[in-house]
Amino acid sequence: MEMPKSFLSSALFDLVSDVDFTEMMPSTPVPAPAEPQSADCDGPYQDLTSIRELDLSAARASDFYASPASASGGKPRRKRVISSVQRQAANVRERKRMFSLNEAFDRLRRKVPTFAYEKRLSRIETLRLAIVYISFMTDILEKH
DNA sequence: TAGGCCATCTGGTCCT
DNA sequence: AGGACCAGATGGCCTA
Repeated sequence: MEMPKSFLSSALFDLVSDVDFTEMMPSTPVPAPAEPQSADCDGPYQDLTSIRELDLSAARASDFYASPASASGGKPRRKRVISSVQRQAANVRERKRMFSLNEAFDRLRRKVPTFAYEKRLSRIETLRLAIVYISFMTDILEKH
């Protein structure tokens, strides 16, 4: 996405005046986003394909049982107890979900204006800057 | 070393 | 029943 040069002039500074850039602009150049470190398992995202290999057939209905009652209401509520295989599968799904969430954050990062030397925006910074950016663009559209 | 950020795991709840 | 979503906990890495 190409940003109009004029936008990158003073208007940008007006735009983000309520954004604390002192937080967002370190004095040093930024290394590439750090590779996720290996966790005690297989490491981030590394295992996303392995969900296919998970032997989900090992999970059976007998892995579940009914709990006596829920804490609220007294109405008996099923407590789901899952097998380790199902837990593993749920973990993989959660990893995939977070991966797609982060992909969306990356796409959003590329859409909001930043300086080339600027450190990679965190997720919260990305959201806040996107809000400011959208507000700014909306203002422009409404005035013309 | 403290604080921020992030990945991952986990259990609870919602939804199909 | 089971997947999606969510929030809390935990631990590792990085920077000031």
